[in-house]
Amino acid sequence: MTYKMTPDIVHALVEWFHHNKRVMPWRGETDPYKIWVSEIMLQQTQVSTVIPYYERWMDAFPKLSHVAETSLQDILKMWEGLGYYTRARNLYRGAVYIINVLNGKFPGTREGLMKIPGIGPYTSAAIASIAYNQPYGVVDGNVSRVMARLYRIGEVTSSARFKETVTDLVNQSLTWGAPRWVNQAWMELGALVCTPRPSCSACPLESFCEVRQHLCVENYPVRPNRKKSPVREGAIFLFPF
DNA sequence: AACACGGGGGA
DNA sequence: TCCCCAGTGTT
Repeated sequence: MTYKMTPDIVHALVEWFHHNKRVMPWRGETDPYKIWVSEIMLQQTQVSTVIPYYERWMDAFPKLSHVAETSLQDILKMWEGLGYYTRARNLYRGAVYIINVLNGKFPGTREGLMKIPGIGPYTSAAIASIAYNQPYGVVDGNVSRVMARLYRIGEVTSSARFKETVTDLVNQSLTWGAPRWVNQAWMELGALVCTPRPSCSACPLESFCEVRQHLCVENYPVRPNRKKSPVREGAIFLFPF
């Protein structure tokens, strides 16, 4: 089964985005360093949580070279409370790599970006499209949810087939608008309207949405079975005195 | 394909 | 409690 994106859908999406996009400190930036930092911070982390961390980071390290000149300790201190601390270590390793090995020249291609530790399929597409306006579709949790519903994709979201299908749909959509903005528009729609508990009546794509027509929104996307929390046993001693 | 990795927000 | 969140690296 192959799915087809249409210009009507993209135009409706972009028009909605134009009027509803949120203000973010990195939005509108095209400096790849700033996009990089914002995207790493945003991995598995909500926008509202990231904003204060991003502001502090850019106050301390306005340029890539500042990161490379700092100690890992200071980097980790700046990251304290954000979680997924490997992200901070990789940010540091990547900065040193770009400064020392690439002579300070930020990678300009998706392949080059993928060589930086901590940058995978999502982040490389995000930097290439947002900083350079290159046509690589981003596939994150938001976009996956939107596409699964819009096209009623029955594959479980963790499968390779699902990711390929969604990547293809987003890539198609970039034909009808600026990649940097169309990508962000899909993510914004997922974050504001097509949320886990969606507001379908407020959605600009309602008339195009397969699951909306079939009244089965709650069954999509198809999530993998979540693993149960491990059971731990232990003892606590109280010392009376 | 399945997991570990973290802290926080919303229902 | 449970489900997620602008995912990536390892096994």
